[in-house]
Amino acid sequence: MSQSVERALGILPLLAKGPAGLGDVADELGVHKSTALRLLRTLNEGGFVYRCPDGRYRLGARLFALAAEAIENLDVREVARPHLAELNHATGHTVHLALHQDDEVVYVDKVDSRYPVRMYSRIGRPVPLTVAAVAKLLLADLPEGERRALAHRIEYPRYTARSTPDAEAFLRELDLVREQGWATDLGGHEESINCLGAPVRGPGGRVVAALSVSAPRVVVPAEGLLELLPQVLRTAGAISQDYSGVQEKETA
Amino acid sequence: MSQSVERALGILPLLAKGPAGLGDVADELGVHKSTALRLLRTLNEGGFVYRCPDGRYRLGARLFALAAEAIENLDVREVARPHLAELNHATGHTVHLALHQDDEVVYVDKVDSRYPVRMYSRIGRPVPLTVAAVAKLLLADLPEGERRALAHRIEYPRYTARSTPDAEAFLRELDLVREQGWATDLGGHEESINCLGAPVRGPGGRVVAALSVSAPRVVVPAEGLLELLPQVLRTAGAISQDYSGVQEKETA
DNA sequence: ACGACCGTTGCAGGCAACGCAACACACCCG
DNA sequence: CGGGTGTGTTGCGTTGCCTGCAACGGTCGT
Repeated sequence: MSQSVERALGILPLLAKGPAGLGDVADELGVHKSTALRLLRTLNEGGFVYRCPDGRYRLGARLFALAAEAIENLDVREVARPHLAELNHATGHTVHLALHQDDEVVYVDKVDSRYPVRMYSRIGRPVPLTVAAVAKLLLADLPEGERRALAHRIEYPRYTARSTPDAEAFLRELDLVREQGWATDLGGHEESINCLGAPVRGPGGRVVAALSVSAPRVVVPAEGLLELLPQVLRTAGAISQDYSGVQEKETA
Repeated sequence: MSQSVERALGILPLLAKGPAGLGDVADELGVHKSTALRLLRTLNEGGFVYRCPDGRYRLGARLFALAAEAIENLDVREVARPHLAELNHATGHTVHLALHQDDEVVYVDKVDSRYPVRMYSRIGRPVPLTVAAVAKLLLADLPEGERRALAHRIEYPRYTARSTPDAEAFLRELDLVREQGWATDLGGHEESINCLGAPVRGPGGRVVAALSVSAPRVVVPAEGLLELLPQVLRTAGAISQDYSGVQEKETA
């Protein structure tokens, strides 16, 4: 829609991969060096990119600040926080909270396991759509048409032998998840890790977020994890109730 | 430098504060609605802005993904990680790692306290420049001219009675910090919280990062925290050594 | 049913952003 | 020591992108 803005935004993913010089950026964008320079300057003035002492460019502090600020303003998160902590306290496992936006599902909060062996994840990181329990929960609640379209649009990487293989299998899985009201990921992303998740519902009954507990097989076998189901469902229900109740925090 | 990009970037901080409608954005930017619409559209196509079902705009998933990716690529962080964890394990307190960019200092990593009362902070969040121990450490190492300029450019909010009051006091404090090789924040940001920090030095001897231990007064009094100084210095030294040694991770 | 409000869509003019080319600078190698 | 190659930077003319306007089509309330 807007050429210069489009180009400027295209620079950011480039720099996210690592620092780059002016020439690299210009080549990658397919524009003249002077153009790239002007774009980088504007980004720099805004604090979105940072100029290394050696002249190369990196992503700037502003980006982190923005992401941090926005994440704090995601209201579900605040409501959920204490419940997640309690679930973590009761089970000892890693607890995640995730939201759905566009074609991505992202973790917006996390309480780490007490056990030494932890799952690798990070707030803000996109979740593997086709296998993660939280992703299934969020996508299962989409209206029929959108769900089908999305299922056929996305890719199905084979992380492990238990990963969801294709769109058909994924849609069947989503139907199951929607019906039973909870979801699992039994070694679908990493062979040795199991997850169990439940949906958080908003005022209209729609799924607005999802939470999950994750544990390595070496700590708890799959059957053991499933025994936590009542507890997980109870937590999700409690958050839903809290969230539906107080609807403050609207922009004035 | 580049008008449209500048305006587009200006939208992001607006949305970070909370969701906003098209009209709000246009007013705030001082442009026509149609202009704002086009900018928002480009941001949306890039995934930086997300359209709520109710038509309002929020920051998008892409931004979080970028921030997460960039933070992981900050090489000091990887080197420091195990040392921070060890320091946390030994002391039980919250440990932070911070970097300096432009006029900001940001936390790039954190290991939470084992105690129930935790300090409020978040990765990516800008640090109060005038009081935080890590900020003093990073700014104290700037070349004389830059340091003076910055000291006079920034503001001096009175968070508490112990906050640094003005540029003169701040510069004196920085001299002291540089000389002694460590820094404190004794209730300068929040009355009840004390911090103790030390610098991480790169190959050239310049300060490239800073770490700190933070504890509420109710858990450990200031004197008790200061007893940890040898341990904190040792940790910072170890990270410096590791970091100076292996200088890999350069972009090919 | 009506009005008020918000988001959206062509259109035409003006200026901002583009590419070009020349410059400044550091570095390497003969 | 000097030419050559690789940076990043600046000034300038032109074009085409972006802008603001005004009119249209929704969706609420009342």
